[in-house]
Amino acid sequence: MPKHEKNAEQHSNTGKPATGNASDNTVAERIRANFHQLTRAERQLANTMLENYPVSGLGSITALAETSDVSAPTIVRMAKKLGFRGFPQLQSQLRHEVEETISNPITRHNRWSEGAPDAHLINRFAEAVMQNLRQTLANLDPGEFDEACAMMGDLKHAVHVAGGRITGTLAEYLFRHLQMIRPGTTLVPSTDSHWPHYVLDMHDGDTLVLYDVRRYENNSVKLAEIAAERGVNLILFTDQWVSPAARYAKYTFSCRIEAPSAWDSTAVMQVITETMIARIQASSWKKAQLRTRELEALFDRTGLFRRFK
Amino acid sequence: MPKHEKNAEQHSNTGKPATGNASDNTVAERIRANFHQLTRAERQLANTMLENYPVSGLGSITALAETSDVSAPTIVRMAKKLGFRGFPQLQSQLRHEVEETISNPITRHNRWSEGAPDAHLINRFAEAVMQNLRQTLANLDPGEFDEACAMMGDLKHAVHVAGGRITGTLAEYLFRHLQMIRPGTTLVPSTDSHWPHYVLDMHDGDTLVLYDVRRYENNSVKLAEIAAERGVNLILFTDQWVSPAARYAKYTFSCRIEAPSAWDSTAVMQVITETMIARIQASSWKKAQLRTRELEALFDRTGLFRRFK
DNA sequence: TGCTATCTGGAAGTTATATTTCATGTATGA
DNA sequence: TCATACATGAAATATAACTTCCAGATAGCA
Repeated sequence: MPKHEKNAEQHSNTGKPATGNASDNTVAERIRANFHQLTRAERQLANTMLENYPVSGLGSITALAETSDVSAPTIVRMAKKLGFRGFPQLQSQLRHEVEETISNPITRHNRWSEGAPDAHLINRFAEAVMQNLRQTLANLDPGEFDEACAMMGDLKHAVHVAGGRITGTLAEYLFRHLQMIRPGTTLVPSTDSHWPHYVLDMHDGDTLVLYDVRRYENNSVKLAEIAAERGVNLILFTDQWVSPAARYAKYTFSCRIEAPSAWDSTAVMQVITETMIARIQASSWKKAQLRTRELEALFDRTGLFRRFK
Repeated sequence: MPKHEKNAEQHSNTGKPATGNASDNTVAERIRANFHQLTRAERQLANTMLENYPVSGLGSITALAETSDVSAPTIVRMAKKLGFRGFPQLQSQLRHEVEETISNPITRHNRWSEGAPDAHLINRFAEAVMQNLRQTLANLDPGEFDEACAMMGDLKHAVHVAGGRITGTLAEYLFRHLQMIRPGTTLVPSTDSHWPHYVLDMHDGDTLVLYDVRRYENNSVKLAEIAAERGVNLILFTDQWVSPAARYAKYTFSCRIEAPSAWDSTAVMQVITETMIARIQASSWKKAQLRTRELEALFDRTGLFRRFK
């Protein structure tokens, strides 16, 4: 959370902070409103600041003095005339404006569920998840994403999927979908101690997709290490603090998992996983489609599903 | 670009900036590119900087140190790792970026993943999930939500969790958490044909949480029907087209699942599930905490986890 | 378990920034 | 022309920023 800097509100003792220049006005507005009361050097400064607004004011007072060809004291005086306590406070206002201008629309407040107050857990949780998603994607390298997808879609090598105690369900989620898209997919069980047996079937060039979030599990890190030794390419899904398994990973995707809860939220991890599934399916379309058809035929014959409507 | 020599990672604090001539890269890009080589405190700092980028980096090094909860020296060290001469130079780069961004309206366009074009699947998928979440929450009755949570948290009755072929992983996700919060929780397996056996242990007043999305599974609907006959209260998670099992449900939560994919996205369903977990945990705090403690003690004794950090 | 290499923040040291002071400069009107 | 009032920047000062150094903490390893 960005610390909230106090708005420049105080009566400067220069006597006359111009009329009604409310403290929440932008610097530019304040300059324009008070322009006629500025002196020659101050106007020169004002013009420079407005010319390359607001960046010119974000540097040091010295730098601004040089570019606008006035002295530093002039800058301080003008800042005070505009109602700020000093130059740093003016700068802080400028930064605030930059934030307003650039800030991602997703960070803006949203009321998700109309029926519930903002403070209701539903809305707070949704807010957190969206924040997580935004931050995760801001960190994600699309190139690595594409490459990892290609690796998972490569039919020449097997894909192994593994997770931990909680993330095991995510691993299974990926596995179930991959299984529908391509052959040569295995799920390494997380709950029992048989996983070393699965390592026997991991070969040079294979891919291991591993999910590991805090508290990072010893099993998972070991698995990553052993797999790496066997020449297996590791794709790691972890949290923002990054599992130690990352040192063995070819691609690491760190997802935000914080939520207003005693437990972490792996929702974002699931979104990324789903996106990958979509990508892999799309790029291996023909083969995948055939496989899906076959699969559905099998389902129909086993009577596992009944079609409704 | 991917790091290929991850296995050879070590003594990273050689003075050399990791990437060759990074001088024209944005700070965010440099952070992302070097993230793997950053230490714990540096990653914490990096996360803060990306969180409110670029404004958080425009203030003083002291302010940044405070908001990111690391020391000023750490900031200097990271700046150097990223290839800058010091913090002021990094800042100057940030200001330059602000100038570029603000003066060039095209870059102001809202993007999720900066590096990827809007049309990239990552961004389209994220957009869809957000849309799904919005619509789902707009239709969700907070009252029903609260009541359903209360039912799941009621220790006087057992809770059974079941899902289908794909949603089975979600069911397991809920189950694993519930299990940590309260006793009397069972997972009805979806993959085999033993589920009728589990019905034997469902009693009047119990709760059944069922996940069922299209194509609605025969098994699931049958399970709902039989459970209802035995006086079990059904909480149903389904999609916007609503599973036929809804006719037996006390509470139905329909979640949007559409995505730019050949497969559906159950991400929103997971978010709702996680929110419920948070709610239940919070309202049965004392007992849950005790249980969690006990559980962790057990984990420690089995040596399943090693603590990192 | 202890050993080693690395990480980290406190505190001192160094440099830059922001502000105040004050002498000089400039405009205006008598 | 002078007197006055304000404007301005050089220099001094105060303040804060930035960097370096170092000892304790920590993680990984044998």
